[in-house]
Amino acid sequence: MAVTTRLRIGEVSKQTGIAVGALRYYESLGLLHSERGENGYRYYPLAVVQQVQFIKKAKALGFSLEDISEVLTIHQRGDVPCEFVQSLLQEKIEQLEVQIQQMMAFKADLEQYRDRWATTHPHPKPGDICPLIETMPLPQQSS
Amino acid sequence: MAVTTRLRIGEVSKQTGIAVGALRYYESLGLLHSERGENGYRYYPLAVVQQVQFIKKAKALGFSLEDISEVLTIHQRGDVPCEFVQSLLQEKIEQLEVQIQQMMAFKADLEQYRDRWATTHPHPKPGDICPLIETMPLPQQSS
DNA sequence: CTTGACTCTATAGCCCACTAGAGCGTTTAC
DNA sequence: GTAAACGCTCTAGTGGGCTATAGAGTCAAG
Repeated sequence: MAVTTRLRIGEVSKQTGIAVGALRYYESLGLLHSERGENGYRYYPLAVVQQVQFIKKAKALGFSLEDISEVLTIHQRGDVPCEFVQSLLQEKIEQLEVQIQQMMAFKADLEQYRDRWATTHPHPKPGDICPLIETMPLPQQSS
Repeated sequence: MAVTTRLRIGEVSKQTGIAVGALRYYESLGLLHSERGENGYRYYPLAVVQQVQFIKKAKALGFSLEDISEVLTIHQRGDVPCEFVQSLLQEKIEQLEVQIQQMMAFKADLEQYRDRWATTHPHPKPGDICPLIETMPLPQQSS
C-alpha cells in the first residue's frame, strides 16, 4: 500500500466534512486548486486539507467566500495576510455592532406593540384587519 | 368626472408607495384581490389602499409575506387576527433575542481574535496561510 | 466480469421578495 | 389622430452558497 501523496475529492470531503459539491464550488471560485489526472479526476496535495479547514474557520468567523478568496490571493502572492485579515475582522466587528444595535431597537419596538395589545385591546374600526397593526405608527422607512 | 370607486394598479402604487410589480406579486400570492375589467385591467376597491398599508406595516415589523398571508386569511374568515399576530410578535421577539445573543457572542469572539493578534503576533508555521486564523480554535459547529 | 462506489460535466433548483424587460394591447391628453 | 402613459402576461435575473439530478466515464474488490 503506497503512501498517498495526493487526495481525491471524496477523501478531502471525508477529512474536512465539506461536501464534494461544495469543494468543487470552491474550486470554481478559485479558492482551491487541483491537478487533473489522465482520467479527469481532481487530485489534491495533502495540504489541501489544511486549506479547506482554513476556509471552514474563516466561514465560521462570518467571512464570505469572496473575503476568503481575497485572503487566499494575498497568501498566494507570498504575503502573510494577517493585516488584511485584521482589517476585515475590524470591519466585521463594526458591522456586527451596528446590526446588534438595530436588532435591539427593533426588538424593543416589537415588545412595545405586544404590550400595547396586552394592556389596551384596541377596538377594530370598520375596514380594520388587525387594529394592533393598523394603529401602529410606521417605524422609519428604512428600506 | 365621476367619483372613482375603484382604482387601477398605478393609482394604488402611487397612494401606497409600493411598486406596481410588487403589487402584482402580492396578488399572485393571494394577499390582494382584484376584479378584472373587460380590458383585462385589475380594478381594486378603495379599501385596498388600507390593505396595502397593512402589508407595508407588517413587513416593517419583520413579518414575511407568508406570515402576512396567514394573518389575512384569518381576517378573511371573519376573525380578528390580533391574537395570532400577537403570537407571531412573540415568536419574532424570541427569535430576535436568540439572534442578538448569538451575534454578541460572535462579536466577542472576533474581538478576541483581533486582540490576540495585536498582543502576540504568532509566527507562521510551514503551510500556514494566516496564523491568526490558523491558530484559532473552531467555534461550535453551528451549521 | 460484474457490481458498486467513485468521479466527471452541465444544468437546474433552492430561499425571498422582488425588479427588469420584451412584446403586446388600452386609455387618455392634447 | 396620435403619442405618451398606462396596463397586461411571461420570462429571466438578483444574491450567496450551495444541493440535487442526469448522464456518462473510471476504478477496485470479489
